[in-house]
Parts: sequence; structure tokens; C-alpha cells
Amino acid sequence: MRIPMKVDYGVRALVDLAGQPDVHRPVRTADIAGRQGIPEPYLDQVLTTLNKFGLITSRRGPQGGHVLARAAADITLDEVVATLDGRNPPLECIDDATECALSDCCAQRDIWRDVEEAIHAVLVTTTIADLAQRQQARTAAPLTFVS
Amino acid sequence: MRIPMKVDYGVRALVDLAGQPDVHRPVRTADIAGRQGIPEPYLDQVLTTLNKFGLITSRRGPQGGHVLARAAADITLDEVVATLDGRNPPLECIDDATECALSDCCAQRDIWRDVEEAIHAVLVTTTIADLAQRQQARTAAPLTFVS
DNA sequence: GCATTGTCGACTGGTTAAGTGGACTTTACC
DNA sequence: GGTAAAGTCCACTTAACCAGTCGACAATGC
Repeated sequence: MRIPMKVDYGVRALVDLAGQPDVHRPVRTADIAGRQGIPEPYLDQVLTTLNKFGLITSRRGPQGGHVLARAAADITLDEVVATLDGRNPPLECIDDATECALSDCCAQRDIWRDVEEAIHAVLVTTTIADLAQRQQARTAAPLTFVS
Repeated sequence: MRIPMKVDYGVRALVDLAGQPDVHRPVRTADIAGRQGIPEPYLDQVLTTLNKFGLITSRRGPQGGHVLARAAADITLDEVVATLDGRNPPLECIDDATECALSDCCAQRDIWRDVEEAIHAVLVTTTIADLAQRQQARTAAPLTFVS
């Protein structure tokens, strides 16, 4: 039951974009990668898919980079997961009953479906804006620095 | 966010054992595999780990096979997952904060932890006995057979 | 002692996480 | 306007892990 790296990286990148002082100025892949500690060429791929599915808009060339395509409050984690992880059910048989001949009398199926819904419930109620806000509160507040 | 096959197979096998008329008579790997539609050599490995971690007891030789080591009502799904999937957190940083330098000011971490707990909540409240009971109710009740 | 059954380890194929290199676009500068 | 640099985009390779297979070995019962 692991969360794919793609998803983690994608969320981090979106939160990074949402946290920018000027939300309309494009941010370069390299900057996000540096700040978030993500391998740059891999983040490249992730951002490309996010662009393809309309979560961000990307511009090439100098002054290019990535920008949130919608308000951060409109992007749920669930959507990000669906985009990057391709709407994978936890088990084949959950979406496709023909996958398993025993499906119709299979008690496990209910449970795995419950699990899926429990996950879904958390993800649907969390937006990129939520995360960005929390993030900001955290970096700003405690000031436990000892330079 | 997939459930590993090992886990699905393990649960199916345990439910199969719990559903036996005589719970003390050992059941052969091949029988479980046949009934549950699991590739036998693979199920073999799964049962071996279940034995090693004390969820079942196995006996070799003729009349050998596998038996639940404890009452089915005492075995939670959570335990099965932990045994077969090795207590994998959804993301490294959740158990091990040193894994990610940004952990202490990382908002995502909370969310992934929430997800983990949501899963946990479902799994802890479900036992093998629950599943076996449901299973029995299902196969017995509707009788939609047309021989 | 021999058949039966679980145990263990090595091996294969597919998928995921990354890294590499090059093509393509846009901007800035001359 | 042409050209070089700054960026993203895309296809290919590598390494690790998971699902599944196979064959040799060990224990048990008759």
C-alpha cells in the first residue's frame, strides 16, 4: 500500500507553485526540484503529465516555466492522484468484476472497497490550497532557528 | 495505491481455512489454490510466511497441510497486511523523519498519515472470522444456481 | 524406504523510479 | 529579422522491485 513517488512529487510541486508570491510568474522545473529535493529529470516528466491533463500550464523558452492552471483551492489531492496514478483500483476485481470468477460471492471485495473509499474520503477533502496554507503556517510560526 | 497480491492471496487463504467444516484438519496448499483461483507455487510462499509469523501452523508429509494458529476472530486484516507487506508505510518519511530533510515543515506528511490511519481503521475492525461469516452467508443465501 | 507434502532458493518477465540525450519553442539581444 | 540561449517536451536506457515459475530439499506418515 504505497503512494507512488510520482504522486508525492506532483503534490509537492503543486504546493510549491501555490506558495509562490506571484502566482502568475512561471516557475522553472529546476527551482521546484531544488527547493523540494526532487530529482530534476524525473520531476520533468511529472510536470509534463500535469500539464497534459490541465492541472498546470507550462511555457517553454526563457522566462518559461510552470503555473497553476486553476485556483489551488479547486485542485483536490484526489484529482492529482487520479492524474498521475491513472485511476488505479487497489485490486483489479473492484472495478472489473469479470477479473475474478469468484467476485459475486467474495467478501473481501467489500473490504477493499471500503479501504478505497476511506482513502478517497481523505483525498477529496484536501486541496492544494489547504496544503500550501499549512505549509506557510509551519515555516513561518515556530522560528526554532539557532543560527 | 494498490494492495499487493500477496495480501489478497493471504487473506483469501485464511478465510478459506476459517471456512472449513473441521478447523483442525490440515488443508493442503493445492486445495486452497484450486478453490480460490490462486497460482499454487506462489501461494506456497505466502503460506510459508504466514506460518513463519505464527498466523497459521503447517505440517509436512501426508495428511499435512495448513491450519489457523488462532481463532479466526482474533486475526485482524491489519495483522495480515503487516505480516505479508512488512509494515510498509505509504511513504518513507512517515515512519522515518530523517528520510526527508523537509519533514518537520512538510504539510503533505500529515495527509499521508491521515490516509494511512483511514486504511488502518478499516483493517483493524475486520477479522478473518467476519469475512468467513459473510462469505458463508453469501454462498448459502441467494441460490441463484441454474444447473 | 518411499510417497506425500511443505520449505527454500534461484530464475524470469513486467512495471516503477530514475537518468540521459536530443528535439522543439520561445524569448532576448544584436 | 536572425541567432543563441533558456526553457519545456519526448523517447530511450538502467536499476530495483514485485508476481509468478521451477526444481531441489526436508520432514512426516505408512
